[in-house]
Amino acid sequence: MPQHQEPLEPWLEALLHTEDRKLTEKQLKIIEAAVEVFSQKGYAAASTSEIAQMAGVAEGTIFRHYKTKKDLLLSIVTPMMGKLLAPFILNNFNDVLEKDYPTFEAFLRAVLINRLAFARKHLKIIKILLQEIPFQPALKEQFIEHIGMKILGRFQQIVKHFQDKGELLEVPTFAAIRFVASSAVGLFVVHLLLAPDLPWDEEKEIEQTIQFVLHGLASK
Amino acid sequence: MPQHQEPLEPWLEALLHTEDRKLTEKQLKIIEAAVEVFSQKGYAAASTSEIAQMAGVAEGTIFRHYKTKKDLLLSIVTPMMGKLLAPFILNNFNDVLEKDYPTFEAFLRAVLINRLAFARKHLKIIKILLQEIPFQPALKEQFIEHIGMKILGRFQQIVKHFQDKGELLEVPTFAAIRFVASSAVGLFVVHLLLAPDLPWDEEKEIEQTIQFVLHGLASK
Amino acid sequence: MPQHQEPLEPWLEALLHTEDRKLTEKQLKIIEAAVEVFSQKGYAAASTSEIAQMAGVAEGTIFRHYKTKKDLLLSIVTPMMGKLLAPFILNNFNDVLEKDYPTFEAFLRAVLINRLAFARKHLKIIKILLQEIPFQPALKEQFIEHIGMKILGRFQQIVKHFQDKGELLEVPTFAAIRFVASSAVGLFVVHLLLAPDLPWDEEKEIEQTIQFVLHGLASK
Amino acid sequence: MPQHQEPLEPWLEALLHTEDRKLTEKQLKIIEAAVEVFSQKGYAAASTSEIAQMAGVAEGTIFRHYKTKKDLLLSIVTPMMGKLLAPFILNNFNDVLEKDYPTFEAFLRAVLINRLAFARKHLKIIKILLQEIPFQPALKEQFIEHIGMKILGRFQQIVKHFQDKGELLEVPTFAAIRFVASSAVGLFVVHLLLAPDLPWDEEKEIEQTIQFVLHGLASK
DNA sequence: TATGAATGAGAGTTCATTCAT
DNA sequence: TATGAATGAACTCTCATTCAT
Repeated sequence: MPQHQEPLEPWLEALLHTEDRKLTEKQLKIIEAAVEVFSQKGYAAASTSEIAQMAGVAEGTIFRHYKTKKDLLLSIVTPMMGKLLAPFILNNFNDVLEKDYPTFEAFLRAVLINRLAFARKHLKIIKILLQEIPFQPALKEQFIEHIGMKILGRFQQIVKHFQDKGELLEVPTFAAIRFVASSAVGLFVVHLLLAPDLPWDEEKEIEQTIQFVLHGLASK
Repeated sequence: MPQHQEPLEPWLEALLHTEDRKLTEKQLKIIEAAVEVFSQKGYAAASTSEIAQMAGVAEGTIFRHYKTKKDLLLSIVTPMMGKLLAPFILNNFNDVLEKDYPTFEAFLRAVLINRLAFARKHLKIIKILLQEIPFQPALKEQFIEHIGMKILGRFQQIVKHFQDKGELLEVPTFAAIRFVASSAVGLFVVHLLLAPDLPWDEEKEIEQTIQFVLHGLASK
Repeated sequence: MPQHQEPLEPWLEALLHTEDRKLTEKQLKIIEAAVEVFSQKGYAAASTSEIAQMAGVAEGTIFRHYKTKKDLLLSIVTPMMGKLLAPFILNNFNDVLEKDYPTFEAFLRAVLINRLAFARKHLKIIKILLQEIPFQPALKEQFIEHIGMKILGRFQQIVKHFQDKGELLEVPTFAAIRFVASSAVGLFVVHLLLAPDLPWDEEKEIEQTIQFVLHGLASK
Repeated sequence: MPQHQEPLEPWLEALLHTEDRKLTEKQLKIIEAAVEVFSQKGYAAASTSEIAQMAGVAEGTIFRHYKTKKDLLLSIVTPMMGKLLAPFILNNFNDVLEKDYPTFEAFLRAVLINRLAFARKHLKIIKILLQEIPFQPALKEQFIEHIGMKILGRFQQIVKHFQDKGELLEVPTFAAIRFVASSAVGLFVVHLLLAPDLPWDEEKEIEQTIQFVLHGLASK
C-alpha cells in the first residue's frame, strides 16, 4: 500500500485544512502536480495531460474531481487568497492593535515577518495567483472584494489609528498604504521572485525596510 | 489609395523608429492587433487566428512576417525593454548628474515623471512584458542583462554619488535601490494597472512619493 | 460486440505477430488505411486527414497512437525490413545450406519462390519501402545495416560455398550477387509492380529466370 | 551584366537543345534549382519557395514560366524520357543492326556503355523520374507509351534478329528482354544510386555484366 | 472510483498560387 | 518581365473533455 510518508508541502497542508471534504490520495497528487505545472508554465500553457502524468493519474481522473481545467485552477488558488490576506481581517482588530501593537513599528514588524514567512511557504501558489489575476475574472473579482473592500478599509483604520496617536505624518491614507505595501511587496518580489538564489540576511533586510518606511512616514 | 490617417499609438510609432526596415501597412496592423490580444489574454491564450482577424489580415500573412508566434511576441516586446531602461544608460551620466541633478530630489523627480509618462504611453506592451518574463527565457535573459548588469550598476553609482555628497543615509546601496524602485513601481502598478479607472492627481502623488522616499532615505 | 470477421490482409497479420503490445481495433484500421494511402500517394503527398477518414477514425486518434506522421510510417515499414530479409539471416545457415540446398540451383529456386510469395503478400508495404528509402534517413540506415552488413555477408558466404564446390564461375562475389539480385528483383518489379495486370505463368517465369542465372554463372 | 560562365550541367544543356524557345537566365536557374530540390526531397516534399530561393528568384517568377508546380516537374522530366529511350527508336534500326552490331555482344556492349554514360550525366533527373512515375499519371502514360509501345517492340525485333541468327537461346522474347534489362538496370542502380561513393572499375563491371548475360542467353 | 481510448474543435504553420506594382 | 506581399485552404499536431469499460 503506497503511504504518503514524505511531509506534505506546507501549502498543501493548508489546503487540506481548508477543505471540508476529505481529499483522496489521488486528489492530493493532482493538486500537487497542478501547482507545480501551473507555476512553471502558466495556466494557459499547462496541459492537463502533463499534470495527469506528473500526478501519476489517468487523464480522466482529473475531470472526475474537477469539472474543467479552470475549476482545478480556482480550487487551488481561491482558498489561498483568503489566507493571504486573512490576518488583517480579524474581528476585533482594534483590541489587537491596542494590546499587541503599541507602536506602528511593532505593527509593521509583525506584519512583515509574518506575511513574508507565509509568502515563502506558499510561493508557488502566489506566483500562480499573480500571473492569473489579470486573466481570470473570477480571481479578479475575489481580489477586488478582499483587497478593495476589506483590506483597504482595515488598513485605513490602522493608519488613522497611528496618525491619531501622532506617530505618523498626515499623509493621505491611501498614499500611506501604497508606500507600506510597495515596500513590503518589493521586499517579497526581489528576494523571493526575482533573485531567489541570491543569499540574503532576511532579518536585516526586514529591519532596513521597516526603518525606511518609518523614516518615510514618521512625523518628524 | 488607403491612407493611415488615424494617429498611431505612441508605442507603435516608437517601434517604427526602432526598426530599420520598412513595415508594410499590414505588418503594422498585425503588430497593433497582436499587442491588443496579447495584453488582453496573455501570450499563451492568444490565438494567431484572433490576431489575424483583428488585424484584418489572412492568418498566413502573420507567418510571412514572423516565423512563429513567439517571434511575433519577441519582435514586439524586445525593443521595448531597451527603451524602458534606456534613460539610465547614458554614456556620460556623471556629467548629467552634476549638471542636471544637483540634488537627489531633482534626480528622483525627473526619473519618476519621465518614466511614468513613458509607462503610460507603452502600457500594453509593459503589461505583456511583465506577464511573459517569467515564461520566456529569451526575455528573462534580456531582462537580466539589462537590469542586472547595466541598470543596477548605474544606480549604484548614483546612490553612491549622493551618499558621498551627504544627502543620503548610509543604507546598503542595494537596499536603497530596492526602496526607490519599489516606491516607483508601486506608484505605477497601483495607478496604471490595478486601478486605472480611479481618478488621481498624478502630480501630487508623484510629489508625495518623492517626499516619502526622501524622508525614508535622507540623512538626518 | 464489434467482430472483425473480414480476413486481415496478410501483412497486417504479420505486423500483429511482430508487435508485443496489443493493438486496438482502431489502431488496426489506422494502419490499414495508412498503408493504403501511403502506397497510393506516397508518404509526403498522403494526408493524415485522409488516412483518418479512410480508417473511420478521428484525426486526433492517429496522433494518440503515433506521435507524428513519420512515426506512423516507420512503425509500418520498419518491421517489414527485417522480415523481408529475414530468411537469409539464419543462425546456422551453413547447416541449412548443406542439408537443404545441395546445389546452387536448389538454393536459387527456394529463394525465388519463397521471396516472391512474400513480396506478393506484402506488396503495398514494399512499395512504400522502395519509395521512401531515398528520403527517410531512418530507413536508409536500417537498410544499410540489414543489407550492407548482414545480407551481403551471408550471400558472400553462399556464393563462396558453391564456387568452392565448383558449381559457380569464379566471378567476383559482389558481381555475382548483383546478377542474382538483379534477376530476382527484375522478376518482381516487372510482374508485380510494372505490369501487375498482365497474366503470367509465375512458375514458368521463375524457372526461366533460374535457368538464365544458372547459365550465366555456371562454370562450364 | 551577369554572365553564366560556369559550364552548365550536361542535362541542362540537353534540355536547352530540346527546347525550341529560348530560356532566359532566370528560367535556367529555376530549372537547375528545381532538379536539385526535387531529386533531394522528392516532388511532393519540395516547396516552390525553396526552389525559388535556391534559384535566386522571386516566388512569383516560377509561376510566370510554369503555370503550376506540376508543370515545372513535367517540363523537366518529360523531355528526358524521350532522350533516355531515344537510341532504340531509330527509324532504320534494322540497317543499323546489320551494319553496326554484327553480334549480340556488340549490341549489348554498345547499349550498356552508351546508356550508362547517359544515366550518369542525367542522374538527378532519372532519380526524379523513377520516384515520380508511380504517382504522376502523366508520366506513367508517357512511360507506357514509350516503353510499352516502342521500346518493347524494337527490342523484340532485336532479340528475334539474333535468335534467328542462332546466337541466342529460344527463350521467350519478353523474358529475354527482362533479363537484359534487369542486368543493365541492376548495374545502374547499384553503382549510381545505391553505392555511388564506392569506387568501381566501370569498364570491368560492364564487361562482366555482358559476359553474364551472354552466358545466360547464349545458345550452346 | 478510476481508467485511457477516442474525440473534434482549434491550434500554429506551410505552401502553391495570385496580383498589384 | 520580375517581384514579393498577400492569400486561404490544407496541413500536422494538441488538448480539454467525454464515456464505455
